[in-house]
Amino acid sequence: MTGPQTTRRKRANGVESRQRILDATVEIAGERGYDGTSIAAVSAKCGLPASSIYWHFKDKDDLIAAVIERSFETWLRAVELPGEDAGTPLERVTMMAANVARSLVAAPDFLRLGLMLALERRPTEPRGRTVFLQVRETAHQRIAEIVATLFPSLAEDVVDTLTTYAVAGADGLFVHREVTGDSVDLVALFELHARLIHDAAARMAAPAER
Amino acid sequence: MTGPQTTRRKRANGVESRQRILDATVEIAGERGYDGTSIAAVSAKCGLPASSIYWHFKDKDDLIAAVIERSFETWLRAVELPGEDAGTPLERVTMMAANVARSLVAAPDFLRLGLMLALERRPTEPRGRTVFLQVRETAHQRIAEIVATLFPSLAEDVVDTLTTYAVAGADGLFVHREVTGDSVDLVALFELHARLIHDAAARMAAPAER
Amino acid sequence: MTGPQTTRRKRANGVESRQRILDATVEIAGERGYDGTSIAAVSAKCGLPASSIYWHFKDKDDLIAAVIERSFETWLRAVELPGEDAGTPLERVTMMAANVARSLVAAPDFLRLGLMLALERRPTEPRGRTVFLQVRETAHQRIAEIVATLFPSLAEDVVDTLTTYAVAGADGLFVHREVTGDSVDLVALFELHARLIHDAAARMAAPAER
Amino acid sequence: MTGPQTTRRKRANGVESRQRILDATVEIAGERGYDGTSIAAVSAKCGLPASSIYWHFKDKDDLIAAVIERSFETWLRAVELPGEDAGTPLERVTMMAANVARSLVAAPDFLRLGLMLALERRPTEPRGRTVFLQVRETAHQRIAEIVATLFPSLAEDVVDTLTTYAVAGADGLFVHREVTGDSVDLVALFELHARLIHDAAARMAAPAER
DNA sequence: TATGAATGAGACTTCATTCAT
DNA sequence: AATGAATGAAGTCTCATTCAT
Repeated sequence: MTGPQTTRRKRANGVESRQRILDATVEIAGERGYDGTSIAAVSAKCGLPASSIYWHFKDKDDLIAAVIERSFETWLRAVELPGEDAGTPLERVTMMAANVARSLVAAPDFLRLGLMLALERRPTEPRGRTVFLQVRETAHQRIAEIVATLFPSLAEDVVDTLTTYAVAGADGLFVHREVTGDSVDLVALFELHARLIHDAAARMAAPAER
Repeated sequence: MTGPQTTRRKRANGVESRQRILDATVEIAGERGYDGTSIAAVSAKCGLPASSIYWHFKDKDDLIAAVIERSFETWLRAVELPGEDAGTPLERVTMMAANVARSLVAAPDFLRLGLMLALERRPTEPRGRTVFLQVRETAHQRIAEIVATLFPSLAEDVVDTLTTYAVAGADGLFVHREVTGDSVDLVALFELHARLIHDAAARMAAPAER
Repeated sequence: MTGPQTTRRKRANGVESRQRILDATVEIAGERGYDGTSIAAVSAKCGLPASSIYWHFKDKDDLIAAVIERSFETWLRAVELPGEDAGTPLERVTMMAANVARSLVAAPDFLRLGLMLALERRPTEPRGRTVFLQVRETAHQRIAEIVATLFPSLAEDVVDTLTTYAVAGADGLFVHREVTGDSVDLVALFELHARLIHDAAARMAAPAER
Repeated sequence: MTGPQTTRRKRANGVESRQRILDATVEIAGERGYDGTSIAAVSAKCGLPASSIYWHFKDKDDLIAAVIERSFETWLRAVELPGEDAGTPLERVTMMAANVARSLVAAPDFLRLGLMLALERRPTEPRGRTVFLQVRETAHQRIAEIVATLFPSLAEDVVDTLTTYAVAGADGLFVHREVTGDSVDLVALFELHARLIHDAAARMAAPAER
């Protein structure tokens, strides 16, 4: 497919080549998923021959996993850590949600590809899927801690349920935006999401008020 | 065992063959997505040769679209329509949510495959994706009508936002269950989801109470 | 490919069905040759299912042969037999050539498909090819007789060479028109062809004139 | 026999592989035409797996086009350019015709395959067909120039008609030989062809002589 | 007189991967 | 650090043909 007619040259530069391959892969895999991502397509997009991809990555699975890892790091950098204690719980929760929403708009690859991998069930689970699920489990715990801090009187299983609900809602809203298009105001939806959860938590934390 | 009338026909039963093909496809496509579904795998699972599949369906795209359509109908039948006016808005909303949750547990193929298709972006959009998005748009409007009926004082755009939020949350919770496993109590999560939305709607509908 | 969705009915009418199949086949085979003519394509063009084609014709080979035979008869009818003794040899020869040219423009299928078959060399020779070559051999002899009649003093092998030359030239000019398009004036070219042959024959018949 | 240096390499010799593929293809396509040429057959004949063929050629169309191009070059080399000014126009024309005839006997692939492609009309025109027709158009103009040089008083459209007639006659005679077999003396027929055209041109060039 | 359904073989093409250089 | 060339397996789809009805 690449054929013998291609005659590109480049100074050997391992790091840059690796980046180019990952850039190409994230774009394709984010649109087509695991099976839809062919080495030939990556090769065509990054300009390096397929055999060079195998010099940098053991196999396709390794490549996809590397993409997941790198796009996670990219996304992490896009999440600005909020000022530690900025006012009321509602304000803090809303700000965090807006933060996450903005980061997902800026760096959607991680979640996009991750969700595609997560939904698939193949005989031998891709390493990228495992990585994604682990990262997301870590995130779950981090969020649960924050919730527990903000609402100390909540029982552990309630915190867990609310956290699950928070993450699932974020996923759903993200998918909605991916499917519907850029016109969706993800920040506003995430703020609404945060407010609803906050109110529920507040009510659950202080049942006496009723 | 099946008796002597089973005369090894093997010949000519179009309707049954079509069903067998669709059964096999829904199982594979629901796990592996569009690209991961190979005609050979479908053939192996349903027992008919690949060429017979092409007698019943124009091409792979047509097959996947047919699967989406049939699994949607299956799912629709699984959603029991609730008693028309059963008590308070909260009760009605909660019951509906539980209903949908139960239907998704019983017939998850439609949403599962649909979401996989929805997340993919391929050069030529599969017809199944289009069908899924259309069906879901219809559902969105149906839900919006219900919300508007239950909370007549809500502005139209608020109803729309809440509906979007409701659907997205449902998607996210469904994905959570698909990824995490059968141990997730989808009905409980959907009831929580319904309650949060209801409370938000109630508050927005009567801002004076503040 | 035709699929179960096709629901056409027709009063059973063997003769008409046969004609429709042949009509469709001549069109496709005349454009695509033996290998390029698929039963499915014929079926699509004539509206009858593939299995019906096999009711009328033993196999593909039989179908193509039937097409050759029928298109030959059609062509024969298109060649108006010229008035027996119309003037000088040049006039007669020119008129005959113009006749043939006109018939080839009106009914090109026979020669078109025939030449395609003739050029191909397949392990088991199609019956249609054999038929074509036989018909053309007969034509060769008929023409040779005419030449011998018009120029009685020519040696037999000279007559044969001239006849070969006449037929080959006709083939070449026909191909030229098929390739170049309808703008080519085949009649004029055939008349030129006839004149050149006539002059050559006349000179050979009377070498004394030199 | 070939000596011990033949170390069963089997590895990496792009140029030679390409030649082997083209050799195999020209043989098959020259006998069976476009549709009759299967990649599997080429693979079997050249010893390389089908996938290797696709490394050297984008697709079947590309392969056939390459065959046309190469066989044209081969044929061009087989046409010995005649001594510039060898005697009378008749002698020169006859010599050129004999030359071409000999080249067509020695390297018939170009015209053989080209004519097969030219006669076919498929929805998407093969590139090889385009190439063939272009080459042949160039040849037409080259021949027209020669005719115009030899008979300067001929009108341009007459030169064009005679050239068309010359080429078409050559095609027809070539086809005759291909169909009839090696016993046909193509050189003699081409010389006859040349003489007839020469005489016609001479007469047209000097109408006063009449 | 037809045809719906089926089928094994084979079409073109792409796949992930390897390996000598 | 890279790549040209190769390859077996698998991909989607079409082929000519059959057969029970």
